[in-house]
Amino acid sequence: MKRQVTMKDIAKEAGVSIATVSMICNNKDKNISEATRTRVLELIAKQGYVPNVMARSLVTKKTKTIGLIIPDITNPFFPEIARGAEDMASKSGYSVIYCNTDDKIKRQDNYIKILTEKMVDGIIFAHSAEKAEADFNKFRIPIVLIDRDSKADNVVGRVLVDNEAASMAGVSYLIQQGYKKIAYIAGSMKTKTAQDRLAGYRRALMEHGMPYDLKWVKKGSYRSQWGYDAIQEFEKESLSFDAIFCGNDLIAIGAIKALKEKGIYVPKDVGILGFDDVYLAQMTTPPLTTIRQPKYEMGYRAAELLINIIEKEKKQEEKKERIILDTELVIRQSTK
Amino acid sequence: MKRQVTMKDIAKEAGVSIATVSMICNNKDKNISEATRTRVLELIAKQGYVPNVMARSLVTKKTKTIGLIIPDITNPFFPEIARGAEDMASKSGYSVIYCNTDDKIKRQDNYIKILTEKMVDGIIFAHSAEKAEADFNKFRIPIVLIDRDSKADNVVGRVLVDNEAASMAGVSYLIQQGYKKIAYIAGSMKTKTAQDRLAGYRRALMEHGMPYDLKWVKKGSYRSQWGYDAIQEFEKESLSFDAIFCGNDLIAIGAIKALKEKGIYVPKDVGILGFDDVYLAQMTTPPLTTIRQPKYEMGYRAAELLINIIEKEKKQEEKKERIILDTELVIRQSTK
DNA sequence: TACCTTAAGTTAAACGTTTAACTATCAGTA
DNA sequence: TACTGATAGTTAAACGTTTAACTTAAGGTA
Repeated sequence: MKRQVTMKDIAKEAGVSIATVSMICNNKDKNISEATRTRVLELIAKQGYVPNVMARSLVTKKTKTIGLIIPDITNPFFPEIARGAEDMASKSGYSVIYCNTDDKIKRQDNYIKILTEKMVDGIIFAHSAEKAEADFNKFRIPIVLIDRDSKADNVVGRVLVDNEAASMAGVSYLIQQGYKKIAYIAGSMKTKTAQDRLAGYRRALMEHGMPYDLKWVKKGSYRSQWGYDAIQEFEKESLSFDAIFCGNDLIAIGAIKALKEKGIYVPKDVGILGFDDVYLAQMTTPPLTTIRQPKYEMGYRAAELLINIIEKEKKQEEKKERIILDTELVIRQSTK
Repeated sequence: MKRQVTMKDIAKEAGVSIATVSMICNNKDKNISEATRTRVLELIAKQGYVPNVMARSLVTKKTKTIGLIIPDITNPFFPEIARGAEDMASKSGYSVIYCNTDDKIKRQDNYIKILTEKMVDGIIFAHSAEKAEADFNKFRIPIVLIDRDSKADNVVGRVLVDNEAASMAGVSYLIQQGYKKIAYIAGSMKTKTAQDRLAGYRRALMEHGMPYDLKWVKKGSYRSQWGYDAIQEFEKESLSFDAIFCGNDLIAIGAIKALKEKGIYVPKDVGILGFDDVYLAQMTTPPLTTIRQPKYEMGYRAAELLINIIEKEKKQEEKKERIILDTELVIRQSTK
């Protein structure tokens, strides 16, 4: 491994001072003659000089890196968000460090510590609910919340979806289609997002004069297996229903599988409504009716918002932007 | 934003030199009395001191960060790899920067440049084939290849699967089950991986005395849509087959969907064999028979290998480890 | 002539660590 | 007594930038 080429080398070779090279690199070349400018630039290219960002960051206190804290990249909802965030970030010259928390507070705390140490310029955060508010105070850097809201006020922005309204619209659609007994298989209830979806389900029922009963609501996790298992639970309790609203598409897919195995047809016997519109929702049998979230855009907008704040360094103004993106009911064949 | 607490602050407060604080932080405290040790440690906790990794890295030339270059985190094959890599990395105190190349050389080159600048300690790389070999020379840091092999010799390790043998085993299984006309819907052929899978398909046919004919091979991309489209192409050419080997599970899922729409039943009329065993392969109808890759383990082992090399700094020894992990034929219901 | 302005730089401190080399004190020992 | 060794530190250079403040020479102006 040969030694890194430094500004010092370039400066010596070009017969100028280090400061001159630095200024040329950073386009602060108002006071540099065209001649030296090109001479230095040529040397830089020839010697393959790359700036040492450690040294730079030490002075500027900017790392051009952001953190992305999510529960689990393995859940198909998140890769698209991540992709959107990364595309935007890299467009602006930022890199992104990924952190999977599995919704475990301990892991989350640990990542917060690490990102602080690595001095990322900001964080995009899909946080786990319990006790999260307190932790945000540890940060001296801007945080943008994504997907999951929280009351925390030391957060500079949010990119969300109106989960309550979206669920309400979805469940209302089920009602309009003539479904009478609509169950809800929820995911983990740890997040505000989950609570909002439940509230939307409830409001839709109420506003259409239908009974809201907790025995029709099952709470679990956002995994296919849970959708599959929840159906068994309903059966044990010999509860009948003609439609199921699912906390996300994975749950819906698991539920469909379980129903199929019992000879119950979707949508003939039971209608199924998902949430998210993940990539494979259109490939299942039947293709899933679901509430689409603009995942890629969420990631993109979150990164955009965060980077704007980082670069504007608007301290006092602290606009606390709250971006609410539109959902869309995508009607396919899992509902009649 | 208040100023960072530095070693200097701690040192002054404790009445010792900066070096002493540094040594205590790094557990090089052979020459430090228990008294000062605890006094300093308490101050560190009280003041909330966090080391500045920029400054540290500037001296040590280690960033405790690795890069992960993959084509697309949105392809469900990669999140598990990523997750494995991240879990291992974080266990060893490393963070990981994600880079999606979309298999575009330009993006790939750009990320290589950025990772070099950010001075990551190493890179895990699922590279895009064309011209890739040349680029590796740009690196001064260790690279381990994952999923996709290459002839490049300035690579310190590889974590792979024997794609040829795996495909051969899979297709042989189809033959044993009595399938006579086996088509192959391949993904992008840009990688060695893809070429090996094709070779395995071919060898299986040959060794069982069956004809190998390119008209039964369609080359496209690793997306569901392509699986769907490929079926239309076969139909246009009025080619008949009784089984299809698919380059990955996404392709298989698209193909099944297309077949279903044409009233062709899987596995009754046509058997389908996938590759990867992504999370949803067990949730499709019918559940997919597929060749399982140990994705999480691949990521984990790659990170482990890389970090070992980074920390051992074994320069001359350069063992160039080549880890070949086992695949497994998972028989579900898409084949008879 | 004396002064001012501008262009084209240079100087040197600062950023916060790590680490090799050095020092000071004291107890033990021959 | 003089030396040795151990203990518990300290000193200062180095890492590679950025940047505010300064310099120097040339040309313009009154």
